[in-house]
Amino acid sequence: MELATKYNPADVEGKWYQYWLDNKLFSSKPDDREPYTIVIPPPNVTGVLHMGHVLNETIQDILVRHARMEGKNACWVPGTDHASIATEAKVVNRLAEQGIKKTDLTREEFLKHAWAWTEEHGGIILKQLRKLGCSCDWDRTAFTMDEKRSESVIKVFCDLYRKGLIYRGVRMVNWDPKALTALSDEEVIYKEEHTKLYYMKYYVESPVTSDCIAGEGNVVHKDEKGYYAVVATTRPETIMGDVAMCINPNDPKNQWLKGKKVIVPLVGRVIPVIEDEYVDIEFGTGCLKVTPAHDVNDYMLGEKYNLEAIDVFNPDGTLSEAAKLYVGMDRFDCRKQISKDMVEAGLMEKIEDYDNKIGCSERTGAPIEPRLSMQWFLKMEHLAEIALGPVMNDDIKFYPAKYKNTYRHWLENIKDWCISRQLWWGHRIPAYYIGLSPTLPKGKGETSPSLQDLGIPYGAFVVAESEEKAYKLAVEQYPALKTLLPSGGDGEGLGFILKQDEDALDTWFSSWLWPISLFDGINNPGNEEIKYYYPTADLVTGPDIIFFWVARMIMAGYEYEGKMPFRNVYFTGIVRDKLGRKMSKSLGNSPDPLDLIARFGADGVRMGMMLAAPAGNDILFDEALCEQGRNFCNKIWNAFRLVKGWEVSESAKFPEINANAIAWMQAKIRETGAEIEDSFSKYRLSEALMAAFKLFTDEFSGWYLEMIKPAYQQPIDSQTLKATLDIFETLMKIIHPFMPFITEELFQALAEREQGDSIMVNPLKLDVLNEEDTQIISAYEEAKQIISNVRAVRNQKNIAQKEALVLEAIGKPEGSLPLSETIKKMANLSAIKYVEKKGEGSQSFLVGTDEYAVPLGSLIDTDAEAEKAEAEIKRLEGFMAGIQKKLSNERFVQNAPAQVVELERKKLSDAESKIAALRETLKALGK
RNA sequence: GGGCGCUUAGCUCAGCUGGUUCAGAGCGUCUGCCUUACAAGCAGAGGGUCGGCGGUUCGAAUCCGUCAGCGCCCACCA
Repeated sequence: MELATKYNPADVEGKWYQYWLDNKLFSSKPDDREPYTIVIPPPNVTGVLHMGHVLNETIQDILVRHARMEGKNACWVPGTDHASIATEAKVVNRLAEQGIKKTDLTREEFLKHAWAWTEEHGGIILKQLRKLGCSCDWDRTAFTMDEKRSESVIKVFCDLYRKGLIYRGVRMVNWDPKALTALSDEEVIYKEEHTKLYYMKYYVESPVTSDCIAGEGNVVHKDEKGYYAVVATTRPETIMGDVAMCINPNDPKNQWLKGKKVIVPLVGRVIPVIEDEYVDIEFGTGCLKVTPAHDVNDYMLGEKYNLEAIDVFNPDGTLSEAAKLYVGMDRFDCRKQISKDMVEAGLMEKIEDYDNKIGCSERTGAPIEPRLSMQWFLKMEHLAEIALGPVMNDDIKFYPAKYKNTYRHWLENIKDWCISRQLWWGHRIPAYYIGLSPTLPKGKGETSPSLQDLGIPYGAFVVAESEEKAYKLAVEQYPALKTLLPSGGDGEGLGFILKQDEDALDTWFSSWLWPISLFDGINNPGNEEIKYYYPTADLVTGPDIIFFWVARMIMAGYEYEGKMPFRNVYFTGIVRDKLGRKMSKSLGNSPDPLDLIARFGADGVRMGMMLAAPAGNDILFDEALCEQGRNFCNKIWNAFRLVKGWEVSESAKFPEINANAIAWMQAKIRETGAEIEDSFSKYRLSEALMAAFKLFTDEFSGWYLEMIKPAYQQPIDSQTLKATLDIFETLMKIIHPFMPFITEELFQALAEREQGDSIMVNPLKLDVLNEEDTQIISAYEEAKQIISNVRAVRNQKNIAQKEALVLEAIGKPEGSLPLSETIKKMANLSAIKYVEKKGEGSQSFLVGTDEYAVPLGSLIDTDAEAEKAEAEIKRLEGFMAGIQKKLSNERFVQNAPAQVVELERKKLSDAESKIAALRETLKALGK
């Protein structure tokens, strides 16, 4: 059958992926082999594949396939993340399109919609991963909100609560007014913005005597309406929440304000001036307005000085009733309005431009509102402590290691983790509040007892894995509740009710268990799978989630398994376009991975991505790299066409050229194989790929195949063919982790295979490079240089390849040139002559210190040759002078290692002999 | 404001503990080839005083200091 001159990935990829699936080649079960485990960083369940995934998943697949080729029991567990805030936002948006408001729905109704959405869009991304060739064990596909994972989350929550690590309380949290939920500190990103700094007048209500303004350094403001202080703020809309003004007691400018009371502009409230060294004397006027409900620092001041917190905002960021003014207006509209009103009322001293950093929600982008609210927190001190050591002492290795610093800094300054979210899509917090049932039987008296009567504090709750357990626990904890039980009743007709907390848990509270929960290690501790697959081998993820995810998995790993969750963490860079811009929808600079796969093939795209991806650096992605990947596929394909097209002849001789070439190629494979292994061990995958690429393109296609290629339409001997097929197969195995499809295709085509056989289950075993190999390789390096030089002469002189030339080996014993037959074939030489002196009209070149020449007859340009030789002599003389200077330096000879000095001496003598040869050449040229 | 990292060929990057695998690779560029596997190819060539300055050393792309430019992370300055 004629094979097309171009490789067509579309014919191949779907076929082999299905074959792998049909034969369960990705599936893993615990056995005697060494395990190699990767858990996928679960993409958002409703997400679609983007270039960041392509990078990340390609790396993981390369690692997994590489481990499989080493004969390990490779297991790559796929799954998706429920991504509570992102998914809920999407569902809310979709409902809005249908004219449905979330607030009109019950929790159950909303969740029905959310699950419908999840089922509709969920798993699309996993299907797309198959197009990339990802060798995940799909039977293990998990979801952070499936049954097992949910059970694990709840169990861990209860456990941490019992350990006293989870608590509930009113704290200042990062509030997302768009998503209407609290966020953790990590979910806030700060953005540079040009804003204004408003200088507002706070008139002094207390009498101002000449005594108090007399002090030196006082900066006093006064206008027709009286004395006033100036407060600079970026947020005038919060003045309705002002409860104090604060100055630094050491600020000479504001000494006169000590002990005074001032009037909040527009609002008219009289507030005290308090003193605290927290205030920066240099900033603004040194007067700070204190709004404990709307600023973290003000909150701290409020606590310290026992100030009231007036919350002037509704959860959605509009002004609340408590503000009294501008009620219902959006906070940013209010800012504009209030600024205008103050200017008109003469209460604004001035407005300046100001560059500020605004905290925004990572998910919705909405500016964060610091807000006091009741939330659940996880104490981090203990967890941080157990997670720091293993990374710092390299039990868990980070690639690149620079992230160790980042990691340490975070853990050493860790704050408690706000784990509750005011969302419905997620794991509902298993806390149950105790209330009284409306059907409560009457107590002893006329009226029903209240909780307080029973000695149960308002808001009392229990934390338990299920409602049933919660009921039992409630009775245990508050025996008074027993009196509410009908006599003899066991759980029936209970006189009190439990109401589950409305909040859901932060998504990361489930993700942090991922490496454990995937093997059911929380619910079923010590089971066979967790014992076999845990700790996992490598984690591949972006540095942007080092705190969100990586650090917390390490915490959970040690807390619940007593062991690291993974041995190595490979941090990828960010995929950017070739101009270095982040890929984004709005810029439209992000190619669709599936489109790229259609155009270049999955193998081509994988190679393109990996060529651009040195570890730890950002990836400047360029489609041209995928072209290079596609071209490499063609190269492999055509090499295969050549080999496959040969007629084999049993009677043909096994030429010595071929025997040598085979030995060399095998040595070269061992050499490169070792390099590739070394690169893998350092996670330098782009270097490993490059080495494999060069091995195939340059050494195998460019040199080896050309050496053993029979003359046109001549058959090949069976020994050479067999060796070549073996070599080809080995090369396919080396390349397979990077380019799984074409390598499987050709592995199958190179020989008859049994049904179910695959390159994946034929591990690659290479011998160690030995002394003999090294010698063969260097002999070939020299031969290649001679050949290249002859080719260069052809190029310069425009001599066709077909025209055979003669090579003169100058000053060498007869027949001493190794690989002479190979050289003759590759350089198209009719003969190699061993001569004392190079012939007239021969153009010479040097390989090492050996001189060779090619007779050119009339084609030789003696002047040009002489000029070249003279220039080279000059260069060498300069070179020698440098070395001689070095060698005449006593301190060098004394201090430098003998080896180095010896090397310099050799350089010198080599240069000398080269010069001698060149002078011979000049003489021969008659110069 | 604190911390970390980067600067080597036109582009993207390797160069580990200072000395022949020290100035490299791929791509791009240039020249010549439709050579009987592959023009998505083959053969060959050119291209960098290793960001600037100073120091340590017999010797520095490599170690130290400093300046400049770029990037990232963290931080409550309203």
